[in-house]
Amino acid sequence: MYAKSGDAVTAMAVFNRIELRNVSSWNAVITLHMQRGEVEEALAQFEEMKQRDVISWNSMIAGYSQRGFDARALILFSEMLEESSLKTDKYTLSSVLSACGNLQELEAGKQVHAYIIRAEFDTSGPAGNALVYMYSKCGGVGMAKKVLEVCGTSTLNVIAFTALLNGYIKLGDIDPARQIFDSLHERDVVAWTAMIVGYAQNGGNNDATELFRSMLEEGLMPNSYTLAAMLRVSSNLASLNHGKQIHATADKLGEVLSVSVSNSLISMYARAGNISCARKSFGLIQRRRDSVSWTSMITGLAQHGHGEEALELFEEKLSLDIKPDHITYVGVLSACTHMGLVEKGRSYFRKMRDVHGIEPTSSHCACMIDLYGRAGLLREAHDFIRSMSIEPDVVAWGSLLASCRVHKNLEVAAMAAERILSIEPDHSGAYSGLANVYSACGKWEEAAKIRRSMKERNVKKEQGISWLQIKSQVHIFGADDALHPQRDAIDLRLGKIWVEIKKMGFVPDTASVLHYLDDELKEQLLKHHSEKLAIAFGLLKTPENSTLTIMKNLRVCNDCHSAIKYISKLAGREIVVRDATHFHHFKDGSCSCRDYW
DNA sequence: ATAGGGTTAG
Repeated sequence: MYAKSGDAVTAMAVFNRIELRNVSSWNAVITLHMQRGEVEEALAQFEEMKQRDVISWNSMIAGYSQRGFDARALILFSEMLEESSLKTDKYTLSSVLSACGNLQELEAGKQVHAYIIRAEFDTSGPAGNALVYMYSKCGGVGMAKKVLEVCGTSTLNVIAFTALLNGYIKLGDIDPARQIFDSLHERDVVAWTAMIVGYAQNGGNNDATELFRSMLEEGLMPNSYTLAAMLRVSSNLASLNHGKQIHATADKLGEVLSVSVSNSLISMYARAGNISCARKSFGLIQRRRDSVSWTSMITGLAQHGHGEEALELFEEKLSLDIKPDHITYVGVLSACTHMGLVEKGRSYFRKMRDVHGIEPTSSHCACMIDLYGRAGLLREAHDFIRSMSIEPDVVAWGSLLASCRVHKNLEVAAMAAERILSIEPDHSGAYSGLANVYSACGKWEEAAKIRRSMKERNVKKEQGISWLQIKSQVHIFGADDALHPQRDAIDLRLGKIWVEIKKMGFVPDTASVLHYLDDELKEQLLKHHSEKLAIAFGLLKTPENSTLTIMKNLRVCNDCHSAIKYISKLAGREIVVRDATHFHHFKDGSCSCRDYW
């Protein structure tokens, strides 16, 4: 009675006073321990029992699987099979199947399936649901559908359907997932959330947002999972407005202090350009911070050029004995890269493996190559890539290629480009990267040749675009965008700015133009880079003194970087530019990256 | 007295 009514303490107290315990009360106690996550205590009771029935075993196996000890669940199951006096039932098998699903053990799952068929178990109900779950989790969506045909959709519950829906999402097949979602009669929060996550992961940001709205309309309460997923959508869009709305919703529902929501808020604010709000969210969870909270904050700070603070935070994390993982180290290494801290970066790279036992991944290696390359140590970068313990990938060679442009090294550049193309023949970055090195070296002919062969092979270059959000409207600009309806006003403003900043000492960096043209034409091209258009437009349309935030898909060029510094001073405005990798905060004539990026 | 789905980081 006490166990059922949730009063675990009283239930245990009573249990301990019983001298002649029967199997049922033992079983109840095992379940109680499992519910409270006390796995070892449950096992101790289980081992102490002299007589164990099927339910005792089932409770242990189910409890293990529920608490994430799936491997232990399977081991216990095999021990159970050795006790010939016992017969497994549908509950045993469904727990075992879900453990197989969680462990992605397709083979073991198939064996259980075979057993179910041989023993002629009823697959309507728990066993059918569990089979669909197992196959969906193991990437066997086809088999899951077959099982579904046999056992019938009417007996399948929302849980199995959600697993199937997720199976499709994992394969990137969003449409069949949506079909399942639409066919569900009773959709609960979990099913809604799964679908929203599916969209958020596959670039369907608008679909996710729409779904979220209909969910609210139907009167369903989002929980911390849903909110975290929606904050991820805000991050994808890098939209502060969108993110603030979700934040407000979370506030209303009393979920802002849930760790997963806070973590998502930290990364959303960082990615949407507001690092101080990110700090606030991090501050609000103080002692409940988990490893992800720290990593999110460290990475956010590194992206915003606050490298020292990022490293201080990392040391604080270590001193609190919170283990860093491979993603934490990506943040740490990139913090070093963007401050040019070569020695520090090198020692952290060593520490990662020697102290924390984390094997370097391609991301870590790319960071190291970047670290050396940007600091002008092309030789070290090259040596590093040759000594890598894993096969260098496109990103690694890309980092090397990028540093060749700064250091005008044609030989290494050609080799790096070749390696990239041997891995990914249509990699546009390899072509443009190499062409850029040729241009930077003044070899216009060669550069043009590469651009031509790019065209012949129909390799599409990624177009640079910049965008900004004003109220709820997103304005997108391409380079030299003649199509914008307010183009004349933008041009006029840009013309004035150009004259003024030149008076202040700005010199257009014609070397940033990688085509063979005379200087005046080059200057025209530079003047109409997408981020400059976006900034001119932003200055026209937003209130004075407000911070202007611009997003860009590629990296900012040297000329724009220099021009924006002057513009921030001229207009007395803080300008934030998020490029492909980082945030630049321009204020009063200087940039937070200290011109190192 | 027994099963079960979905989050967050680069």
